[in-house]
Amino acid sequence: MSKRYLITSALPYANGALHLGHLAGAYLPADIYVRYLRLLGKDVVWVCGSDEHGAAITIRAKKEGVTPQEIIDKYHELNKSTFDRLGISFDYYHRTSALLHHETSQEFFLKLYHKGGEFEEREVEQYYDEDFDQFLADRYIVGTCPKCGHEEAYGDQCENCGSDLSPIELANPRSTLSGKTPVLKKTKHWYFKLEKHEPWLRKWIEEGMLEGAPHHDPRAWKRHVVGQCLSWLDGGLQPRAITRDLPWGIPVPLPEAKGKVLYVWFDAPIGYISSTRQWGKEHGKDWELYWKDKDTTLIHFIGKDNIVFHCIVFPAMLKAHGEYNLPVNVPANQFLNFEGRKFSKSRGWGIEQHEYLEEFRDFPNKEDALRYALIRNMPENKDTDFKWDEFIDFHDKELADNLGNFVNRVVVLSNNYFGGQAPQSGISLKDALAEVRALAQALRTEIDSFNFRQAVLTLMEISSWGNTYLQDVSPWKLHKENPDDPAIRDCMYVSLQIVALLSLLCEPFIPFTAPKVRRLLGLPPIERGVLQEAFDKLEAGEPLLPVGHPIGKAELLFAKIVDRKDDSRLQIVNRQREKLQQVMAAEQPAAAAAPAKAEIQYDDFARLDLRTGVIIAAEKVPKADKLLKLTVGLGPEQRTIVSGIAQHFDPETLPGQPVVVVANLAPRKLRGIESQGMILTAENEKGELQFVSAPKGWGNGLEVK
RNA sequence: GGCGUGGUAGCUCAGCUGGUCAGAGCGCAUGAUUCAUAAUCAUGAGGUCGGCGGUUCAAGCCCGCCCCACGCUACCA
Repeated sequence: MSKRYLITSALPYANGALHLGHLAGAYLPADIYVRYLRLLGKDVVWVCGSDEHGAAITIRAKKEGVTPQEIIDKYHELNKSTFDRLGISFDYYHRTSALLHHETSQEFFLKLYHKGGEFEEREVEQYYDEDFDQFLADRYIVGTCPKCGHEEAYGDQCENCGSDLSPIELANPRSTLSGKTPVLKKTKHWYFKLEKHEPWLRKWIEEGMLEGAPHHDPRAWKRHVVGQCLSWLDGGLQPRAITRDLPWGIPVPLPEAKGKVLYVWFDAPIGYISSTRQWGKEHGKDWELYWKDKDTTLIHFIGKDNIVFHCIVFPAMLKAHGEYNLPVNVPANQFLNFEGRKFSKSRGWGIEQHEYLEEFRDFPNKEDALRYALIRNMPENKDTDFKWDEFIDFHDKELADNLGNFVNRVVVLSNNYFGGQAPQSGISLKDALAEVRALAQALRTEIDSFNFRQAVLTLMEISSWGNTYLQDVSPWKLHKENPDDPAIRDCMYVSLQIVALLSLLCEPFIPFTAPKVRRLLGLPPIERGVLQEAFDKLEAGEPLLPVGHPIGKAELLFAKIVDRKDDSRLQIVNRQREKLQQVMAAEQPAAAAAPAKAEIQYDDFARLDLRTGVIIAAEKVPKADKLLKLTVGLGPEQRTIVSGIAQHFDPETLPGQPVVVVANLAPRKLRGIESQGMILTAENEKGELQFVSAPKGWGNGLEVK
């Protein structure tokens, strides 16, 4: 058993709010795990924080006419307080703009730099803005995409066609700072030689071996995590740039690196370290024990988009540094979808965490209702779907009908029969609670192996066991026969023990409800280590709630959503469903006016030679999913045109299809076939294509103007 | 096309290194019950474990091929 634990959750990027998928992916599971460890009295620290560097933040600031600092302050505060309100119980929520983080990152960089062999320097040509006197990050350059002609393509990527670009490829490059044409200048950057770490990384991930000794059980890692890592390793690792020419970020601590900062991906994971340092500073603890001591277990909670980073890149950095522990597990979750689609802020699909809290402000137990629904559907091994229907079912049928109702029955019966005291009983708890103990034990194992969905079901099994038990004994029947029947006292005594156990076991999952159950039972608030004590008592056959212990008055834990006497809660949920209806309704009229391209002159248009044509033959291009090789008749002439429409049309149906062709487009080879033109199509909002053409039989090779 | 992960009862999903692994929850049907939030409990309904081959005494679980979904990636002149 490990002496102490260090848990991390992915640092949220401080330029936006987080939605329910984020919560279910990296924060809620970690919260369950950490709360559970605390209940067991383990020495555990859970760190997180805002990731506040990177070009995206400066660009956003520029667009909104504010400083980057204002952006990160806004979202740091928003995310931090939202987490807090949802009961996400970080030990420390730091931020990477903090001085301590800058120092930590620079120290880390220098350690690798002075060690030698980890970095390489490369001279590259990069665009430079002479007005602003600085090199331009890829994102600071826009220009015409060489692939699709989109005029607002970024230096690293064209958002129109999705191509990955290098700034050098752009036609008409412009600086987003000055708007002027940048000049190419030489600049130097440092690269982390990731590839040299490949051999040990493979052994570490595949076999769990590190430096010849067992480090972790590779079978305990999720399959998709190992799979993706090995896939990456098979693809061969490349050196990764770790510096940028940017004014926003952590300065590279070398005299020759003026104006350069650490690339955000390098400094962000070090944020875990600096967050721990800051925590140690404020709590008088030695942070290094948590990162460097062999008896510390390090676990990263992340979403699947971060797998490679946390399983390959960051471990390589830590190993290169030499003093740090490597993660024992990286239980990455897959993605949560929302009512059948991906979360999409721009399309209004989904709900953000702070929005939920706002919309559900009048919903009792809103935090636990949400947490429970997310846990039950947590994307542990594959993408899952959040649905309001299920939200209602989980809440009403499991939290209210099963758990809440059981607690209520026990409290009410205790009050009715014994005046609100735990009754006298000589029953052997060891025997009576044998099955409950086994379930509790199973729950432990499930949390230990990061199976939170199963764990919460096991929790429900315990209260379900209690319901069945009550039904079997039926103390209300016995009471009619003989109110002094000792079986009644035994039954209620045992039931009270189960509720007491539930008050602890449920805390990691529904921490807002647990204290209420404690109060109902007249038990003290939950403290670190109480679950371990409870387990010990159970093993010894001792009560968690002794004879004569005063019980509080009954109170409902969960007010059902579907309730014939009060539909206020249902209305709150229904408003969310209506919102989705509206979003879908708004999509129908395809309203979106085409995003206007820049104005052109008639001459620009006249340079196009557009012709009518007809498809004579069509076949799939081998080894390409999207490409069709078309033979198109343009009057007397025949052309070969390769077009990316294979996913929209069956080649067999195409011969005879009239089309319009850009006839004077420069030829280009695609998958080894020369394409001599381009077919025009129109795409609707669903992404479906239709050909643009004159009516069938109108004629081929005719000019279109 | 390459790589990764999935394809198990109407729905949502568990099934670890092959032999009580054919399961859970919801839904459905019938019955019991009233302490409780129209809650609870019992019983049942038979899914060829994506398809086809193969290895094995024995295969959802191993191998090969194929189909489908999702993700990453290449190709949408």
